Amino acid sequence: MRLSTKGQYAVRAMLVLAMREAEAPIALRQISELEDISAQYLEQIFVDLRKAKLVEGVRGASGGYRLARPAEQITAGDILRAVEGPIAPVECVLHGDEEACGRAHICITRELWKRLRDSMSAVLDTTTLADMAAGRLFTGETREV
Amino acid sequence: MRLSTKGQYAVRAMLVLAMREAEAPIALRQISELEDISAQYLEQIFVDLRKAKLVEGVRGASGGYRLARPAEQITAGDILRAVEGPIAPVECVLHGDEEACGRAHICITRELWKRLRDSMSAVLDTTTLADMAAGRLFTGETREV
DNA sequence: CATAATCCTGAGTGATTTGCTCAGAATAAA
DNA sequence: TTTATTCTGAGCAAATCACTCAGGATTATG
Repeated sequence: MRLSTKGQYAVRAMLVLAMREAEAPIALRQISELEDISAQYLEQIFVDLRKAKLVEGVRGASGGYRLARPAEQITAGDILRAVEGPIAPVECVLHGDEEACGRAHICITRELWKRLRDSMSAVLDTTTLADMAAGRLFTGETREV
Repeated sequence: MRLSTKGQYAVRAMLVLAMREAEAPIALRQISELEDISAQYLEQIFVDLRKAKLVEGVRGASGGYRLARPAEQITAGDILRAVEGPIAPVECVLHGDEEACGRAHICITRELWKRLRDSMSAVLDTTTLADMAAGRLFTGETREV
């Protein structure tokens, strides 16, 4: 029931971008040094982030990455889904309400996993990069849904 | 961010015991057939459940397993912790409030993981086997804390 | 224009975890 | 005494994780 390092790194990297928003793009190398994460591993992570349209890459010398939209509009859930896939504790509660389990009609536990999934989403989808950058998590005033 | 099959199987197996509580012990073989889970794998899982004092084994012919305490007093969290270890999305929020991360004092994301952990625990620790067996998850009347 | 700094792409790899199986001893009811 | 069960410990193939390696594409800067 652990998040991979990929997911953790992704959030930390995005936070670096969020804290320097609106300035020039930040090179991956800088993020790597600031957060002490392998640059080559970070590159892989940014592939996913870019595909999910959460960041934009700027090529060439003095290029780098910047957020594709304001930090207020990017949640932890967006980031984790981009690099780790759907947020679901078990496969059978992956898609909206449909599943491929076979025993779903008799499966009592499925309701538990749905609840778990929903409570996880509730936290991740209401916490934005802006919330984190502003230290708003410590006071409890995160965005409402 | 997925639960292992071990965790899922454990909850399902415990639910079988919960639904037949107070009768004779149930053989692992029966659980295996009812839930379509490999008997040998189940044996491994019951090692953990027994160590955590959630079930009692009764040896010999016509032996089996039974819950070590009433189904009202066993939560999904108890079961998952028994077979999967602590419920924590990342290592750095494992122990009560102490950690071994090094960068914890400067780590903004840690607060997010704490929130995530707490929301997961909130669901898992308030859902008992009795709740599930009674279908109480569908109506919303689970145990309060 | 040349060069250097960056993003971008795709493949490869050792270690760990997962999801089991296999073999057999210990115990107790029938 | 036989048979049904729990219990114990080892082993193993496949998948996943957490990276590394090698090199091409693009563009600012000197």
